[in-house]
Parts: sequence; structure tokens; C-alpha cells
Amino acid sequence: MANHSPAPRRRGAARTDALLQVTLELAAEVGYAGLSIEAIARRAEVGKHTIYRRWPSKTALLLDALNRAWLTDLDYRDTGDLRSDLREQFLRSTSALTGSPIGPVYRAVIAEAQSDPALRETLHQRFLRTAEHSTLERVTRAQQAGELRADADLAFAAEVLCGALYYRHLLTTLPVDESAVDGLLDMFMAAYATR
Amino acid sequence: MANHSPAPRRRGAARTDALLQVTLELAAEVGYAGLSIEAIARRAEVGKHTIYRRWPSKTALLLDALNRAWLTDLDYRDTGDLRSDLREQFLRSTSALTGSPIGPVYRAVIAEAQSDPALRETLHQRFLRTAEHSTLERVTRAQQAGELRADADLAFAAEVLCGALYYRHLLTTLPVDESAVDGLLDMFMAAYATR
Amino acid sequence: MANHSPAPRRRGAARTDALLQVTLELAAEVGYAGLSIEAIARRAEVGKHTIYRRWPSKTALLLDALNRAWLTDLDYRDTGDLRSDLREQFLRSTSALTGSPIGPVYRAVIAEAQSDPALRETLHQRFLRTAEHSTLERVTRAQQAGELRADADLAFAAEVLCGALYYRHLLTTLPVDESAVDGLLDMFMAAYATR
Amino acid sequence: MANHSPAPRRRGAARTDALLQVTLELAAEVGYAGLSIEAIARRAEVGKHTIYRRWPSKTALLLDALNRAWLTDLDYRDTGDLRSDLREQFLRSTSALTGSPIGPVYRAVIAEAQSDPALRETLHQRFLRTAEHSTLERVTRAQQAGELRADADLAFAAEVLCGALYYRHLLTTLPVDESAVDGLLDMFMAAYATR
DNA sequence: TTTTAATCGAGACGGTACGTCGGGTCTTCTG
DNA sequence: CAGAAGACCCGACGTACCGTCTCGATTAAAA
Repeated sequence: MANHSPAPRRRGAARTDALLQVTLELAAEVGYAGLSIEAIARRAEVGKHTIYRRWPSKTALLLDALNRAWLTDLDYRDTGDLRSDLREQFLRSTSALTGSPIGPVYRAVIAEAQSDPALRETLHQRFLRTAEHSTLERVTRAQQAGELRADADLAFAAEVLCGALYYRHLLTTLPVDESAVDGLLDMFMAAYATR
Repeated sequence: MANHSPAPRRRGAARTDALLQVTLELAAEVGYAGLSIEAIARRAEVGKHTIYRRWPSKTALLLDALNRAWLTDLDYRDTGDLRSDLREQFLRSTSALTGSPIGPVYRAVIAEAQSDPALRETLHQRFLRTAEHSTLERVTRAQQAGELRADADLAFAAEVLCGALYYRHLLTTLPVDESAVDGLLDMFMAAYATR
Repeated sequence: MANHSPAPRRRGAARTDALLQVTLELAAEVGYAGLSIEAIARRAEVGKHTIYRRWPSKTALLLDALNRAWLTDLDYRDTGDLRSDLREQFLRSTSALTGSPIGPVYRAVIAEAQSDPALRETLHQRFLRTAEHSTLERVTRAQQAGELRADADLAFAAEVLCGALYYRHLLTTLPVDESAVDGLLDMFMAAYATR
Repeated sequence: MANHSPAPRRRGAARTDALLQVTLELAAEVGYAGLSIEAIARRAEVGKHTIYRRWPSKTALLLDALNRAWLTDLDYRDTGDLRSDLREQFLRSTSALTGSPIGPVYRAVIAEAQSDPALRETLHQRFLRTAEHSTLERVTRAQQAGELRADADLAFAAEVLCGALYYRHLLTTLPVDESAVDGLLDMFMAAYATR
């Protein structure tokens, strides 16, 4: 009568969640390499089909894993001081996207996106845009408050701000730290601050 | 002075070149996928070992292939008009890095770099830095000529300029076109131009 | 002026001999496996071409190596006592063909002969026949002396005697020892001895 | 009594058989050369792993293939006439072991056995012994019937009979034909027949 | 309850590519 | 000019994942 099956069978949503969890863990440990479906199934003690039943491709799985870990709370504070609001927000989201658990999967998705334009579009719409948008919101508010020049193309400015930080993170080994953010904001404020 | 190193073999130079050529072709056709060593060997009608003899990994091969194609003249003109010099240079190098034959291999290397910090460093030093540097040179000259504010951190500015363009290219499906470059330069000039 | 090339260049016959020697050594150490041309060239510190220049195939090399080690002195004694002469001869040649240096190469050639009828013919003519022949000579002398029946087909008998010993050596793990030889001679003498 | 061994998988029996079949075919066509696992997989339209899953080595595969073909009825008749019973049996089994499909695989296994004593033992126990045994049975019956001398070491005689035939088959290019068998039986009967 | 249908783990399966090894030919450069 | 050194094409080695496909064994809902 003894039941030595080590794990009580769970179903559906709970299992889906467990798989995403394992994907994140594995990504954190071995990075983009080692992120094979086989390895995930092995680690999760799950048949491969259980994964393929849920996601049509590794990419889809990664996107979902990324989504699961994604922090929704990227809204900017509004203390009235634009520069320090942006500064704090950049540092906060940077450290979130860089570290565990998001970092490694994020990198994996970005790597895959290099050979898949559709994924690139998805990636941009679903994740990158959110950063640009919340930046844009905050600076737009500042512009309306007269802190920024009225003729500034803030949508583009938001893209530049994000782009500069992503560039440093993805393509260099330089840290995305306070001095980097400060330098960036210097330039931004110099360009658009009224006065 | 005695040199008993058994004479540096030069035999395969032509073949090495052919292999790089094939790598570029294949990358242009099938992108990062299909860039298997097997496929390259097959296409080049070469034994796999002939590739492994030359490069220790696919990554090394790609870096070399990239290097071979990296012929773009990145020297900035100096017509006296900073903005138009930068504009032309950005457009020129962007189209080079985006199109054939560099584009696909570049993407492949960048994808691999996401799971390999050492490669990320190499990539930065060997390729990205060159773009930053030539930008930096031109703007430094402009600064010395009094066109740009003396207190501007131009090294960082150069990084931002490049980063913004790379971001758009790698992580979005938006084109890196004239309006993008113009928007970027607007911001840059607004920030640093004297007056 | 110091010459640290480790081996003075030797030529022709001496080198041929050295190669055969190495082949024998290597065969003794690793058996038929490991008997690659590459391994022999490596061990002999010789270019592969130096081997191919001398022998058209691995088979030819092995045959030569076998030939080099082959003992020419397989002539039977003739003490007047047929049985003991045969007995001694069988034991002597068996131990020679079984042990070092002949054994391993012999086996290698026999293995190759299984997929090469021409080699099988060569093997038989060049090596096996010699054993049959010297046996035949001795027993023919005995027949002429009236020790063996006049109607005996001695050529065939010689083949059977050798065959039985080879069978035991090549296809079983039983030792080819005194009792085996004695059993064989019992049968032979029972069949053909006069009286 | 509870059996929680996860049920012996039977799935691939048909495929296993097909693989053995292909192995035999290929061996018959190209001999030991060309008997690569790759070639077998290609011919059988099977992934290589499907072979490696079943057999740990090429040797094991060959042994199984040999076993499959080893259908020859080796039971000796007993018509009362020992000599003709043996004669018929030798001719029958010889032609079976020499021709298709057994011949080529048998040769291949014997070749491998030259560099693998364990395989030599297996080969002897599993295949050669059966021939010796059925010979031994028949001659023992004859001895009990008084047809053969009571003091004859028949076990050894059976080995000699088999050995002589194998020798001719494996190590010479002479045919194992009626005259060979007759010569062998002449010697055997001369040695052991009562009167 | 009992049946039925979905779901699961496990992993077989045909593929493709991996990185290594040896075969036999051909080339370079040294002594 | 013979020889070591080894580049070269070829193809097999044994392994790892891919994505598809059975298997039986659970398990939850429907009957």
C-alpha cells in the first residue's frame, strides 16, 4: 500500500506554473545554453509532451516564463522632481531585468529574437515597449508641467533613453550603474529641460 | 635568433578565405539557424576537420567571418558641419551593418554573446568600440572647435548615440532610417551644441 | 648549432625495418585494435606517407611485419620416433605463433583475411602452408619408412593436424597445450600407424 | 508478489527483427567492410540511436544477427550408418555456415573475436560448441553401439572434426566439399572404427 | 459507483548536428 | 630528393536534442 511515487500528481495550471518555474531556475543556472526542452522536462520530472502540449515552441515557453517573472510594477513615481524620478526608475528596472529570475530568460529570448523577426516584434511590443511607455508617461507629464521643452519629441527621447541602457547591458560588459544612468540623464536634461 | 618553430604554415590561406566567404553566404541565406558547422562544410565541400583545425568553436568562426566583412569605412568626414557629418556617417554604417553580408552574421554573434560574457567583451572591443570611437573623434574635434559645450561628456554621448541605433536595429522592427537618425541628432545637438 | 632534432634521419632499409618493429610492438601492446596506420606513424615518429610509400595497404604492412617475425626454423627433427618428433614440433611452433612477437600480428592478419579472400589465399600460401608442408615432409618420410600405412592420404592428414590446432587457438579459449597435442596425435597414430 | 518494475517494454520487437534482417543483408552484400552502424541505420531507415538503444556495440549486434540466422538444423540423423550420417551432417551444416545469410556475419564475428578474448569465449560457447556437441552425441551413440572403439576420446575427436572443417573454411581458399569431408571421415574411421 | 476521457511519466522514434578519429592522398619545407 | 609533418576530403564514431508518436497508469468528470 505504500506509495513511493515521490510527487503527488498535480494537474493543469499548477503544473504549467511549475514548468515555468523550472524554466526560470534552469535559465538562471545554465543560461541560454542548457535551456533545452529535454533538460527542462528532465528537471521538472515531466514528459516532454507535457511541455509541447502547452507551448508550440521553445520560444513560446520562454516568452511565457519571461511573462511570469515580469514585474508589473514599473510605474514611475512622481515626486515632482523629474530627474530623480527617472533616475530611481532606471536603476530599479535595470536591476530587475538584469538579475534573477528575469535576466537569464530575457537574454535567451533576445538571443532567439536575432533569428526571428516575428519574435523581435513580440518582444518589443510585449516587454520593451512597456519600459518606453512608462518613461514616456512620466516625461510627458513633465512636459505638460513645463519642465521640458514643448517642442521635444518625447516618444523618441524615451526610446533613446531605454536604448542606451539596453545597449550597455546586452552588448558590453560595462555595468548599468548609477554613473551610467546619471550620464544619460545629464544628456537628456541638457537637451530638453526648459532653461 | 634561431627559430625552430616549425615554420608558420601558410597553406590554407585561400581555403580559410573561402570558408569565411561560405559562412557569410550561408548566414545571409538562412540566418543564424542553418549556421551549423556541418552545413558550412557541406557547402564549402570541405571536411569538418578543416574547419575545426582553424577555429576552436563556431563562435570563433563567426567572429572571423564578421571581421572579414567588416570593411566599412567608418572614418567620419569633416566638412565642418558636424550634424551633417554625423548624419551621413550614421546612415552609412547603419546600412552596412544591417544589410548583407554583415547583417546576418552580426546578429548571430550577438545572439551567441547573450550566453557568453567573454564573447560579449570581445564583440564590444572588436566591433562596437570602433563605431563609438570614430564618433567620439569627430565630436571631440567639434568640441575643440567650440561647436559643442566644453563640459559635455562626449565619450558617454558617443555610447548613447550608438546604443540608440543598435537598440532600434536589434530589438525592434522599426527601421533605422533617416528620421531615426535625425531624431537622435536633434537630441544630441539640443543637449550639447553651444547655443 | 645544437641539434635538438631528436632522431638522426635514417633512410631506406633501416627505416623500413624500424617500422616493422614498431608495428610488432604496437600489435603486442594493443592487439588488432589500435593497429591504425596513424598510430604506427605516431609511435615511429614518421610521416604517414613514409608508410604508404612502402606498403600499399595496412594488410601489406601486416604481412611484412609478420614475415619479419616469422621463424624460419620450423623444420622437424627426425629422431626416428615419429610421434615424439611431431609432438615436439607442434608444441614448439604453437608457442611461437601464439606468443610475442608473432601472435598479435598473426591474429590481425587472420582477422583481415575474413573480409578479403585474396589475403586469405596469401596467408595460406605464405604461412599456413609452411606448417602443413613441414609436417607433411616428416610424415611422408615415416610412411616411406613403413611406420605409416601406405594408403594414407598424408597431405590431407597434415591439413587436419594443423587445422585442429589452429581451431583451438583462434576460435576457443582453450589452451593449445600438451594434452591437446597428445590427443591429436593419438587420433593420428590410431588412424595411420601400421599396426 | 507486487511487480512495480515498470512493465517490460515490448514495443520494438518488430523493429529489432528488421534491424537484424538488414544487418544480415548488408553483411551478405558488402562483407565485414561496409558493416558500419551508420550504413545499417541508413538502410533500415532508422535513427542511429535506435540501434544503440538495443545493442551496446557492433559486436553485440552481429552476435544477435548471427543468432537469428542460426536456424540450421544440426540434429544428426541416425540411420544406423555412422559414416553417412556424419557425412551428410557435415555437408549440410557446412553449406549453411558458409553461404548466405550466415556466412558473412559469421566471418565478421570471427574477425572481431581475434581482438577480443571475451567474444572468443562467447562465440565458442554459443555457436561452435553446438556443432561439436551434436557431433559428439552421434559418435557417442555409435561407440555405445560398438561401432567405435571403447577407448576413444570422442570429445576431443569431435573437436578435431569440427576444427579441420573450420580451418579449411576460414583460413584457406579451398572448398569445404565432399572430398574434404570424405578425407576427414576416412581418417576418423581409420582411427576409431572397431576393425 | 462505475465508466469514460483526459492527462500524465516515460521514452521510442527518425532526424540533424555535434566534435573526434582514422583512412588514404597530396603538399610544403627541411636536412 | 627523401623524409617529417601534417593539411586535406571523406565518412564513421557515439552523444545530445529536436519534435512527433505511442504506451500504460492515474485521475477527474460523466453516467
